[in-house]
Amino acid sequence: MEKQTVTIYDVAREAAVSMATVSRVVNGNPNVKPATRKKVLEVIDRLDYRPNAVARGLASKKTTTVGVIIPDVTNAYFSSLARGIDDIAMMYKYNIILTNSDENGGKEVQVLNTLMAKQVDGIIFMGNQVTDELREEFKRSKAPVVLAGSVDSEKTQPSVNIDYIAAVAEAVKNLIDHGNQRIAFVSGSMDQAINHDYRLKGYKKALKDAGISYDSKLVFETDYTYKAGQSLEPALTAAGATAAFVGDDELAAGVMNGLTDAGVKVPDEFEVITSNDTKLTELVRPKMSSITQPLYDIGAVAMRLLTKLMNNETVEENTVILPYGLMKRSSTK
Amino acid sequence: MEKQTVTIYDVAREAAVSMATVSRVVNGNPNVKPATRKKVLEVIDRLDYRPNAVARGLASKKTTTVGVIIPDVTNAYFSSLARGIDDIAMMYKYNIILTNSDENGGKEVQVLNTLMAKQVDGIIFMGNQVTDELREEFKRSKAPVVLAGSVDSEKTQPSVNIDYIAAVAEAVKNLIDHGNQRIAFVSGSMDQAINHDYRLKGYKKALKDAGISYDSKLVFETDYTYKAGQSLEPALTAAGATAAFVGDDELAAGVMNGLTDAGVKVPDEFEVITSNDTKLTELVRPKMSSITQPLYDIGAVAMRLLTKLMNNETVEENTVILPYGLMKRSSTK
DNA sequence: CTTCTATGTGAAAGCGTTTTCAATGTTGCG
DNA sequence: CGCAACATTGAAAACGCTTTCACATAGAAG
Repeated sequence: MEKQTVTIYDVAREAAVSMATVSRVVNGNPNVKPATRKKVLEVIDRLDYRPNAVARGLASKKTTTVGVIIPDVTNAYFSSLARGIDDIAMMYKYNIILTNSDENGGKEVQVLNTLMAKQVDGIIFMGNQVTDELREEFKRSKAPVVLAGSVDSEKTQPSVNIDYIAAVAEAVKNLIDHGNQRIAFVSGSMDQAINHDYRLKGYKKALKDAGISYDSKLVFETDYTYKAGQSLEPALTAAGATAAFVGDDELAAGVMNGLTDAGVKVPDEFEVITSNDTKLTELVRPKMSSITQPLYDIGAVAMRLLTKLMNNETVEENTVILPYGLMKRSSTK
Repeated sequence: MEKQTVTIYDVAREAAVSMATVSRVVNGNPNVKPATRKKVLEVIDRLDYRPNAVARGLASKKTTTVGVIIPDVTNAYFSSLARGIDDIAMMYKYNIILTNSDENGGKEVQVLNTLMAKQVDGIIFMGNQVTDELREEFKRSKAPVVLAGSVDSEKTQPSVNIDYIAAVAEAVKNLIDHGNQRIAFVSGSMDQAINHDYRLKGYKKALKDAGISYDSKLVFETDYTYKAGQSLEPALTAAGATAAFVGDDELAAGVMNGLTDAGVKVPDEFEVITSNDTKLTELVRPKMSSITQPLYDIGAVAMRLLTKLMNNETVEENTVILPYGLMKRSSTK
C-alpha cells in the first residue's frame, strides 16, 4: 500500500493543459492566462500536488540547498554562526545540509565531495584550518565556497571574519594596561592558521608595542575543551603568568574555573580574557571579559554573500571584515 | 567557461561498455566480470567521474538524506542530540538537512513540507509539542518520522526518550528528602506536552508520595532562556520556595545565578536541580545537580531507529526509553 | 553434441521536472 | 479586412542515473 504520488503529469491531464503550463504556474511564470492559471491552481489544490524537488533539481541544475561544514554543532561559537546561516538561508529559500567535520582534514575532504555529489548550489565552510588538499577541492568546485568565521592564510576564498589580529592585540593591550607583564597565550593547535597567523601575531604585536619581550614559555597550546583549560592551572602559575588571553570560551571557562578551584582569585590575582563572546561568558562566575564578535551576523553575512555568489551577482568585496569589540566583564580588573 | 561535468555516459563510451555496466560497478553490483570492473574503474579514475546524486535520487527514489527539525541549534540540549544524529547518519551514509523551527508550529509544518518535497528518506523531529496539524503531516508522509528527545501525548510516532515522569519524580523526591517542603516547578510553556503531561506529572507524583499538597503558586511558566531564569528570583522567594526543579539547563543557570546575585546561597538556602545535564551544568558555580540523560545517545538511537524504518526492517519496539540518572553536584545538599 | 543453467552485458524505458522552440490564438491598427 | 506583433500554449527533448528484460556466451551435465 505504497502512498501514491501525484506528478505534474497528473495535474496537466486533470486540468486539460500541458505539463509546460503547469510548470509555468508552479514557477510563477507570468506568461499564463489568468483563467488558465486559476484552473491549474484549483487542480493542484484538489490533487494536493507537490513538486518533486529532486526532479526539479535534475532538470534545472539548481537544488536550492547549500552545504555547511562545521567543526562541531555542539560548540557554542560555531552553532551561533550556524544559526545565522540557517536563518538567512531560509529567508532566501535555501536549505542547509549540515555536517560535522571535527576539523579532521580527511573527513572534510570526504564531506566536501559528497556535498558536491549532491549538487549543492553553494558551500559554507567553518574550520580553523584550510589544508592544501581542501583548497584544491574548493577551486575545483563549481559551487561557490565561502568561509565563515574561518581564515585561510592564502586568502583565496571569499570569507567573513573579524580582524583577529587587531582584536587580540587590543585584548592583550588591555591586560598590559592593567599592569600585567607576564601574560599567557592559551589556544588550540598552532597548526591552525587562526592561531599562528592571526591570534599569536596580535598577541606579539601588543607585547612589542608595550616593550615586553616575547616568551614562548607563556604560550600554551592545547585542546578547545573545558577539561583542557581546567587542568592548565599548575602550568600557568608555574610560568609566572598573572593573566591570560584565551582563544575559546569553553576553554577559557575551564582555565578560569581551574584557577578558582586552586584558590587563585580571578580577577584580583589573575585576569582572563576570552575570544568569542558566546552565551557562556555570562553564565560563569565571574563573568568573563571577552572580545565581542557578531557571531550570528558572521554566519548571516556569509550566507548572504553566498547567495550573491550563487546568483552570479558581482560582489564588490570578497572578504568582509565585521567589527569586533571588547566587553569588560568581571574576569578582568 | 562553465566547468564541464563528466557523466556516466562519458565513462561508458571511454570504457567501451554500456551505462548499465558502469552503473553496476559504481554501485558495487557483483555481477560484473573482474576484468570489466577494473577497466571501468580506471576510466572513472582517469576522467574523475563523480556520480550525480540528484539524478541517482530521481532514478532510484532514494536520496540518502534525512531531514532534521530542531528548535534551535544554539541550544546545548538539542545540539547534543543533533550531534548524535549526524554521527550515526554519517555512519550509514546519510546526510542531514537541518532546519531550525523555533518551535513555531507554522514554521514546522512548512519546513516539513519542503523536506518532503526534497524527497528525504526519513525525518527526525525535535520539539516539545506536536500539534494536530503536524501529526497529520507525519501520517501523510511517506518518509518515516521519529521523534528524538520529544514527546507526543498521542504516542503515535516512533520516538526515543527517557522516562520523564519517573526522572522528575526522582529529582523532586531528592529535594523533598533534603527537607524542602515548598519546591518550585520552573519550566517553559505549559502548552507543551513535555511540561504538562510529563514533567508536571512527575512533580505532582513526588509531592503526593510525600504527602505534600500541590500549590499552583509554585509553578513558574516561563521561557527557556537564561534571562528569564535570572529574573525569577523575587517571585521565587516571594512564593516561599526553598528549592526548585527546573526544566532546562540554561534556564536553571539563570535561576541559580539570579538567586546568587540576590544574595541567596545555593545550595544552603536554596537548592536547584535541573534536567538536561548539558556541559553547562559543570561550567557554572556551584555546579548544578541534574537529571542525567544520554543526550548524544538519544540522537544516535533515534537515527539508528530511523535507518531501520527507512529500510523497512521490522523493529521490535517503536518507542524506546533510554535510562536516566541523577547527578548530584553542588547546587543541592 | 545437445540442452540447460549461470553469468555478463546492453538497450531502453523510466524517474518528474524544466526549457526550448514552434505553433496557435488574439489584438491592434491602418 | 488583412497583417504584424504579441500573448498563450503544447510537444518533446533534455537532465544523469537506475533498473528491467532480453540476449549472449560459456561451461556443466547428460
